[in-house]
Amino acid sequence: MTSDDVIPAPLRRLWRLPESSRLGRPAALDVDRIVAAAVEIADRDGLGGVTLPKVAESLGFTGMSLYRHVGSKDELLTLMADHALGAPPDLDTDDWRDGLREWAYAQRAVLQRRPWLTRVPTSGPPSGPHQIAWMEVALKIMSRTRLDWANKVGALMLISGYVVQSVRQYRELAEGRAEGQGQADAERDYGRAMARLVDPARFPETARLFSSMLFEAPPPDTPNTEIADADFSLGLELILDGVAVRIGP
Amino acid sequence: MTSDDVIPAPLRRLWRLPESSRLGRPAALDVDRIVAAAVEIADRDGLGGVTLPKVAESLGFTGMSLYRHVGSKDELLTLMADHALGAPPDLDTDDWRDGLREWAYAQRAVLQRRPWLTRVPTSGPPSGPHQIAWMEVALKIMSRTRLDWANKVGALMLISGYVVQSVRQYRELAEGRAEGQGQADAERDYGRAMARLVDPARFPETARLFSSMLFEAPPPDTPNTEIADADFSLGLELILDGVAVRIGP
DNA sequence: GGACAAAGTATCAGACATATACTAATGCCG
DNA sequence: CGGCATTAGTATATGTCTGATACTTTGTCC
Repeated sequence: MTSDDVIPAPLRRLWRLPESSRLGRPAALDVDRIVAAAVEIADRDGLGGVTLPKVAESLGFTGMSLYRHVGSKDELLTLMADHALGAPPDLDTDDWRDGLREWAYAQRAVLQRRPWLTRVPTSGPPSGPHQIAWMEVALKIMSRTRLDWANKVGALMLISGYVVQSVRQYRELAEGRAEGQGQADAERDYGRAMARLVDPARFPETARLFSSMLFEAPPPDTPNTEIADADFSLGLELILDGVAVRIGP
Repeated sequence: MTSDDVIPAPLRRLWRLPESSRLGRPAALDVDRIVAAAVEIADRDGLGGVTLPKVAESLGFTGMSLYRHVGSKDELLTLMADHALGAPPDLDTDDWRDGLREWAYAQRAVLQRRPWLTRVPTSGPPSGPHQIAWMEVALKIMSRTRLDWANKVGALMLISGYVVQSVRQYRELAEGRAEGQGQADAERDYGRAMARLVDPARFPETARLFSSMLFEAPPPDTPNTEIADADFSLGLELILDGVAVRIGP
């Protein structure tokens, strides 16, 4: 008789709280199967391929059937995001910096495997069980520091946002020049086009940036992933430096 | 006879490169008017209110007419984003830290005025004239530092991403409990619901976080904007600390 | 003045989210 | 053992959207 009643329906579904009644026709469908099917489609066809008719069809039902289990398409996306995120790794490190770094890399690995996750329109702060589980890991990593809650949450959201942004950016560049031989070439094409548009008189610094991108290309035998890793690491360590300043000795 | 030809059409439109030919029927419509009308609608009704038919109607044309000037709806969104961002402020500071801080706050002000900007699906790295102009300002601010390009761009993207994320988060929380007396209350509602769901046995740290959110509420006479400003400043200064480490003395 | 080329329009197809009203299946109570 | 309340899934329909295609209009240039 805990007052679960006050918990809104979308949250109840997100946390898979059991639906009380056992009356009426039993359900052949449930939230889990719907979400799993939707995620499978997203993995295959991207987020754009996920529509209620297609998800239902892949399960052998009509489009409307989903509305018995999922309030709306937006809610389905939220459910998918939490499901696809999955459980966090167990990170038991004494060193907060190593811990947060591993946490970030783990999150990055998930997003790289499911790029569509970076495009799910986030609605509100973390609220799904997996999101909370990841949050818990990060908070535990920081638990020995003297940071207050605001700083912990701030750091955590900052890292998380950075990971999403950087994975998305990388994917977009890579997809931009579709099949164009990976990211390095796409970056060159981008630089070339921009170098034509950016007038050095109006945008001196930016113009120098773009020409440096064209001329100071990395050695051609460097694998794309190494470039991306280096860029990612750069920003991440910058954030961690910032956290370190806050934590002190 | 510069080879503008190689610049793809979407970029030509984004930079308003003049269309060469003067043959045929003269255009009553142009990219600028379309984009301005679309932005006006977005300002009024949000991003969801922007559809090609509605934009065209507001100009007294049929929906299909827009396709003569804008390749697709996605492209229109890109055009809108750059237009709505507007020109950056002139920030002439010797101190890079003050400069970047002002830059971030200026960007935040723009996004707060047009929250839909935080939800435009970004496609690719900055490429519009206004985006480049903002970039130029940030690069100029950092020009006296000894940072290399990768670090400058990294810092700049990091700050920019942080601003977007934090404005969006704030707006979502505020809208979440619609008309519910602003952000502070919404945050309380969120905390209350989560406190019920987060099992202290499985998520000890997170549970403590949520209960602290409920009990350590800020003094009730604190204006919402002050809380938001404090949160924003926290993350921003953290990033700037990280940049400072990179720059050195 | 007439051919031409581009602008704007009309019509159309294919999807999609979602409301409403309907049919079907099941457990419970009598 | 039967029927009813209750819930699951379905059928149908509406309004909307993006974008394709083909047509009409309106200027310019020879």
